[in-house]
Amino acid sequence: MSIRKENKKKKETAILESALTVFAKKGYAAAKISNIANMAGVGKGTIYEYHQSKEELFFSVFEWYVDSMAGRSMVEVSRLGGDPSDRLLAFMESVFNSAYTQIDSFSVFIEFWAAAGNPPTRDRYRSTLLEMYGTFSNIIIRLIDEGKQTGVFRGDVDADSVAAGLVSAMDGMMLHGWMDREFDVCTASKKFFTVLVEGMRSPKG
Amino acid sequence: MSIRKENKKKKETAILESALTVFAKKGYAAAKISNIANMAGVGKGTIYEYHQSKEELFFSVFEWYVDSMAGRSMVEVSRLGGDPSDRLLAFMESVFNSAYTQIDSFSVFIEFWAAAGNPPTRDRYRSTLLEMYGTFSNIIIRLIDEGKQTGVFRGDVDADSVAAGLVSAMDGMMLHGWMDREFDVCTASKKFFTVLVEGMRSPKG
DNA sequence: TTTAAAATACCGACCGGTCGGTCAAATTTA
DNA sequence: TAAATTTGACCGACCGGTCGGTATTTTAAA
Repeated sequence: MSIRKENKKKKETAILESALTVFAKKGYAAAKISNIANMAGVGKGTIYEYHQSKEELFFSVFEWYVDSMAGRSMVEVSRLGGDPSDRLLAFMESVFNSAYTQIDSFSVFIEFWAAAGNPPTRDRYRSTLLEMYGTFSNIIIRLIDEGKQTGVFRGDVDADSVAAGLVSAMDGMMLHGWMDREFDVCTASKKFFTVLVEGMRSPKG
Repeated sequence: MSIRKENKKKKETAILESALTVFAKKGYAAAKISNIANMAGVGKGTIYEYHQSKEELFFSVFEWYVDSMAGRSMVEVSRLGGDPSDRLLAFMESVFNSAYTQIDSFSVFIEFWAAAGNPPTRDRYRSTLLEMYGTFSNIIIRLIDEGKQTGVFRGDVDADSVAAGLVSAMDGMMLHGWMDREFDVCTASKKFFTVLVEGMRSPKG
């Protein structure tokens, strides 16, 4: 690879990393392009060689952040064993912990939600988020269905609702953990998820 | 009451209502004071007779919004009957539905979360939110403890964790319902909460 | 009761700081 | 040297907040 291409890659990454940090620390509105450029060690104009606008930069940062998070946890999940209830719990725990390692950057999620509410960016942001939730939801639904077939879970459990609830609960727990660093949200969420899984279990077992 | 005082009260309310609408629709940053003033039918300067700054206005709006919501659901809860598991479910449902009637304004919550992440407003906003969550959490904890004493719930249930999870799940479900209006989040959350309560129930019952 | 003065409430044109985005010049690479 | 890349000074749209002036109500005086 040419020196040029290599430098571009490095700068690309440096910009995304700095942007993530600054957006997370200051919030979208208060994050200045010049801050990001300084932290990345490039000139302000260079940012615009890589990203059309502040808006686009933020969107790219979010995708990059989510991908890196998802990538990490998906790898772990593929090695899970045990019955569906164990796998479901392990999956939840894995995703949660993976997300929690980056809790300092969680506020970009919040900013992204906010952007999903405001006219100019709404549709695009919303569909990105819904797609993301859908991915997680589907994994959970598959596990629950499997559990129902195996007889581990009751047949009257509504997989869709429980999956939606679990994904939502993850969001909420992350939010709480982010707001209150004293609170041991990893332990709490594990216990919470355990109780929930217990609630789906067949009585006969 | 004098004419002046009456007018002030009316304007006060008009400003809060308009501000809630505009903040919810456009988001904090894009909401212009002039928009709010126009919608409220007052001059821009008048806003500053009632609120120190845009920031203060937003904070007041949030408190006002939460109070009206809490007031509504708390009243209903006091009339609940049945065993603790029924009451817990009814409480969750009541709070959720009460919040859901104002789903269009939910984005002010998101903006508030965002503000709880950014330096200038962080501490104040965070403690307001934690206080709010504490209130709900305590009600849930009390119900669970009661259930444990009555024997309806298992003794090994960690009330704190479950309460935190329930409050978080409510946030998350609201968020999902807000993002995806197609999704029947009220039904889903009811089912989800039911499964969770099932998971706490004593097996002997 | 009438009138005048004081107090209060309201208004919106205007100001000044901010920051996303541009572009001509400088620098680096080939 | 030419092409590609980087840079940061500069521009100007934007908007929160101010303030001098007006309107309205209340109070006091006559």
